[in-house]
Amino acid sequence: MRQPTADTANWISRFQGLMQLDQDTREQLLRKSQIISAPKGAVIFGPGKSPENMLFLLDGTVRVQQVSETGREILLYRITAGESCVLTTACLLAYEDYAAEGIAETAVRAAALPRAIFDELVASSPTFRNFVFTAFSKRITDLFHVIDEVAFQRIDVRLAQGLLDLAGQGGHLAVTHQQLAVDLGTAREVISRQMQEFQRRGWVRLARGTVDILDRDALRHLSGR
Amino acid sequence: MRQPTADTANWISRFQGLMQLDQDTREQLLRKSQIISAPKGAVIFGPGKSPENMLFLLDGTVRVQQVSETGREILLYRITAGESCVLTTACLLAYEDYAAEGIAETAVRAAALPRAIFDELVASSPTFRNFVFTAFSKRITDLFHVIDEVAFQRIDVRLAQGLLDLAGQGGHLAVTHQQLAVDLGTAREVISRQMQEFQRRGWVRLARGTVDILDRDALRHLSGR
DNA sequence: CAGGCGTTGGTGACAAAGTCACAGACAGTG
DNA sequence: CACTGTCTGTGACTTTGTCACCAACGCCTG
Repeated sequence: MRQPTADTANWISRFQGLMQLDQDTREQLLRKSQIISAPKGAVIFGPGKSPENMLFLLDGTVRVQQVSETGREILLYRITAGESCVLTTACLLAYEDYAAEGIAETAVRAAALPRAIFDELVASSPTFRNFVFTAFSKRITDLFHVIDEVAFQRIDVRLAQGLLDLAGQGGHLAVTHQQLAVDLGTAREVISRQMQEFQRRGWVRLARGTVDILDRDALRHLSGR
Repeated sequence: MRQPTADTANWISRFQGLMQLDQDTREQLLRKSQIISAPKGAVIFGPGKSPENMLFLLDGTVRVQQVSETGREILLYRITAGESCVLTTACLLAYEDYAAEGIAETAVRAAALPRAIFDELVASSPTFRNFVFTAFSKRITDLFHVIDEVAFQRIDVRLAQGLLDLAGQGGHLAVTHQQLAVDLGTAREVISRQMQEFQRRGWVRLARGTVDILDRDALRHLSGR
């Protein structure tokens, strides 16, 4: 278990790209931002609920997903502790009506920076500017990656990747087939069948609402990385 | 036919978001940028060829597409005259190794602004900053849209949309099935079969390397917009 | 504890889309 | 004309998505 409340007063040090900020900008950032919390499942932003703040995530993860007209969903990317929410912030500068939403996947804490201050800092600090564009960059390459996978990758490969991503170090997952299906933007039945195939091969053990990974190497091999 | 060389000296006026720039910034922009041209088919940027400039497209269109590991391709978005190339510029600030490439779909002319000046203007001009973030915003919502379509939309619907997009005002297209397939990120055979179906219904007339649209309304109806 | 209910997962039949291998048709060129 | 490369058509097959169910499980409540 990690310490969720460690060193809130100096949260900036958790962000790689912000370490080199000059003293002035650091103070601005600390003084003008506010620490907020949200419980698991909270909607951080979504259609009709635009974020008035740029968020720097301190603890937990936020899933950013899209709901299509047909009601189906797909995971666009996750924001994890130590990352920020630039993309969404910038998005909402112009187009209020897009269909993505951010949901707290765990309980989360974040530093919230009002949009006006964000703008000021982008203007005044080259380091902050660089941080922002780098964060953009990462998200956008992530999106490119998603497009590539959805368009061209086989579902078994993507599922193996997804399982490994979610598992992290541990070998036990508490997810339903439906949740996995949304992550990959496919149908629940497809996941169920693939999981059965994985189980048949002895790679995982299935139970209601959980998955145990038995053969990580096999999954990694299939996933191609 | 439009005038490709109209009013180069004051190209800024072609960009909606730049109209409100103050005199100082306009002069910077005009003085520090350079008008460049490229023939049809030229690779504007790509793996191992990062753009050192931000481009403001004056004439022509650039297609930005991704090449997957498996060699298949998909269109991410098009840049048309009056739009800029921010996303790519910013992307390459950080991640040099992404697999997208920009190709001149027609002969193009653009104003090229060195990255350093870009950075200066973002810092000094609120209007320019707004322009940049708005352009980002548009691209990103475009990408969201692509993901949604690839993941959830039927191929016949997407093909109808693609044909209408490409056709613009005219009813005659000079494209091969292969090109259409790349646009949608699918296989050539799939396009061929769908096109035959469209022809069978009397919506299009096919010939080697060309498509004539006969029933725009039918396509629009299928495409759902 | 029994009964009811929502959630989760399993199944079969079928439709849509992608893959593979190959053939024919066309346009340009020597 | 013959040759060549490009473009399109086709059939067989696999993979993925869709639809309509059903069964098992956990939980709540009377």
